[in-house]
Amino acid sequence: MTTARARARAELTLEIKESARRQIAEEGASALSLRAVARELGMVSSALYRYFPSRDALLTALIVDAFDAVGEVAEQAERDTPARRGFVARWVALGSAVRGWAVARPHDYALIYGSPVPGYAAPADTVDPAARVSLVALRVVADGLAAGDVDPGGERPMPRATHCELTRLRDGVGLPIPDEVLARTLLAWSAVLGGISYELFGHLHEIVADHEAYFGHQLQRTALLVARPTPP
Amino acid sequence: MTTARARARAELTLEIKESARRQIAEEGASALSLRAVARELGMVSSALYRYFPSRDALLTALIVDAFDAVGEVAEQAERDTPARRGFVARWVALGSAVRGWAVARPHDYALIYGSPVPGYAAPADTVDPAARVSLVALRVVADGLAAGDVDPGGERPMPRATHCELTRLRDGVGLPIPDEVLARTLLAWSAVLGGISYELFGHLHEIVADHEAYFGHQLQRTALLVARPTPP
DNA sequence: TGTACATCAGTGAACGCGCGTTCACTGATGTAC
DNA sequence: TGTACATCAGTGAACGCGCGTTCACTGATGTAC
Repeated sequence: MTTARARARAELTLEIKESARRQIAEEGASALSLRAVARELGMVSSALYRYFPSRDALLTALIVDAFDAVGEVAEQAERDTPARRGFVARWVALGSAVRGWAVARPHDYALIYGSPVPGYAAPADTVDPAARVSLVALRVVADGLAAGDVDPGGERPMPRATHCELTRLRDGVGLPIPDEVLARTLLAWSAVLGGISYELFGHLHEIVADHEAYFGHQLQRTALLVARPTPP
Repeated sequence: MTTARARARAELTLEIKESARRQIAEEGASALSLRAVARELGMVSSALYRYFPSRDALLTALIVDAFDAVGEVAEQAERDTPARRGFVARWVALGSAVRGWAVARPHDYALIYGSPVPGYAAPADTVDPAARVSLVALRVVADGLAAGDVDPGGERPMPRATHCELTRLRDGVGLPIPDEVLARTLLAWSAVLGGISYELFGHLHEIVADHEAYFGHQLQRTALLVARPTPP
């Protein structure tokens, strides 16, 4: 029931986004130019307005795609490493998968985890796709808790405000993860993304050469931040 | 011995950088425009070339200034919280100081810790100022080790490449911090900066409202990652 | 199956804008004797 | 202290460039009868 016209439209929409991604990879998000995209596709710049109503709309589409792509990668890792493999293995699989994606598409990573594109305000459509990847992390922890792989203890005093926010988060995602574990998980996940950003944005340039080995080692440590301590 | 001309030059150089910083704060680093700076100062755009040979040179100056500013803030915190206050207090003071600076000057933070400015390659002049703040963190840890506040143990197997890199780092900074502690320190510091980036770049937008409380709590946790465990 | 009409993709010119950088110049500030 | 010259800050015009977006248009593709 899809007409030739509809198929052509879908295809060209993809090509436009691909070209835009290529451009972002070369010059950065703020340099994304509709005219350059049109040029690459051999069209006239005004033709793009049949596909995206503005430059910002195209940027939003790219951001949503990037969030979806990393979310997909994370969910794939979750499926490929089932709960019986244990919490640490799953967390490491998740972190490696996300880093793998980020290293393969650094500009998509920068688009969603780098500094915000100036003059661009992310619309509400980006919220749900943005949450996918963190949801996977939380599910992995919840499974680990259920299996007894995750350390539920070590409770520390916590500001009331933080406690309220964690409660809201827990209710929002519907996973029974206590404050203490939630806080440790968020810290560990910040360290994972912080490590990826550090690598991709060049801050480890002078220190680390074998990023894969370094990240793998540190990722293990983040897992142990959350996991139940193993008896020596 | 400074002539009126030299004083005027120094002053205008500062004004140019200030105006540029203001502009970056409004539109982002990639939108920094010499013409707009000149306009704000009531000069003709070509006049700026008496002060900076190119747009990139101005950007480099801003980056060096930002690194120096955060380095200064970190060193101030180090001085204000002497070693006798203990490792955890010093680490927390350092982290809070850096976050305080970042929150006060988010665009300077983004300039140095955000995604790189497209088309701009940081010259070698930025390397030394960039290292200042991490050096403070390492000194605080080294002092903590000497005082017995820092946990030297818990050694974990580590890739050979990572071991070599840590050795090089240790020799470079000249502080006797063993591999295990160095790795924990870098992880903790990644988490600190990751947390700041998370906050400033809007990824905690939907979750955390009281950033100060949340960050403070998590900062404490990063300190304990490095510190010697206290007997319960 | 064929025709009349509606839909839509893509064109090309134009609008008004801003950018970094160069260059020959004027006139003020500094320096050496 | 005064003069001649060198240095340097700032001017204004120009170069060549790219940008997002609008608009009236042509001609192909789809749809309803």
